[in-house]
Amino acid sequence: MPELAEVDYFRKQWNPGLGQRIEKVLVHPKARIFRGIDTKRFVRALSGATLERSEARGKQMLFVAKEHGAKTKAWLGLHLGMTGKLRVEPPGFEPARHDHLVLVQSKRALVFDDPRLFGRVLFAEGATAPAWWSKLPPDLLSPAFTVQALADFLRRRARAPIKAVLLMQERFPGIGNWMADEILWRAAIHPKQPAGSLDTARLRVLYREIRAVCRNALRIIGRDWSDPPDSWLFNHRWQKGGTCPRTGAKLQHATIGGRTTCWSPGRQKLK
DNA sequence: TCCTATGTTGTATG
DNA sequence: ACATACAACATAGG
Repeated sequence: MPELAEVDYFRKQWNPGLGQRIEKVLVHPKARIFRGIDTKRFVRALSGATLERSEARGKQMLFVAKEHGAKTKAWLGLHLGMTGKLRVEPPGFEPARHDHLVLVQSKRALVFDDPRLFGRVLFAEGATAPAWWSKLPPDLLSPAFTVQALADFLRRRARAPIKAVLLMQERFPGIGNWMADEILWRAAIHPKQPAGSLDTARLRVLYREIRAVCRNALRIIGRDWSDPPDSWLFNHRWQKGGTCPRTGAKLQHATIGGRTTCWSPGRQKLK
């Protein structure tokens, strides 16, 4: 499910637990989401700590916890993969099969569930944020993401289809399959268009639409999981016989960059 | 039974 | 070393 805006929506689901102590940590220690981390140490570090704050960057989330009087903090990174979710349950809650991580507090339980297990937990202890957090690429809505940065990246990926390039998190953190299609549809660029073949004018349009889709998705989906309006491709792309909300043409589908891709044939042409 | 799924990563190839 | 393509991961639902 989760791309930029959905991730921020799920992050906020744990807001009621901020400023509150973690009494107990329940894990399915062998679940794939814990690959590469020491779950015993992880549980020990978070137990008794107070959840201070959270942030989202692209598809990655950070939760910071600190034990009263301690010098170091516990840094909890969460990635939702394809099917991860964050939710809140009552404190006596019994984890079910897919509830792999539960932070139990006195008044609620914060639950991370992920049936397909493509998600991931990251963890570190220390006084400052770990590299896996501080080295993340700049947010697409920040001043550090410039037309020049976009142009440079596309030039290095010149022969790859633009759809595949937009999915690369090292430059487009938070963009996923539906956002990439939405951006290219708005920018009137064919998803198979080689990334290095866009002229300056089309590059500027692409830049503008990347930012617009991020901003609008956060405003609509990120705020309260509202449905985007029917003027977006979003509400048509998965429908059988779906049509373009701008041209009325039947939408086309193909696998591009390894992912199911949807576009409006009259509007998005190879050039 | 077979196909699909809003994601990443390891590996092979050029 | 870098760019590109694709199978693999695990589960549920149509």
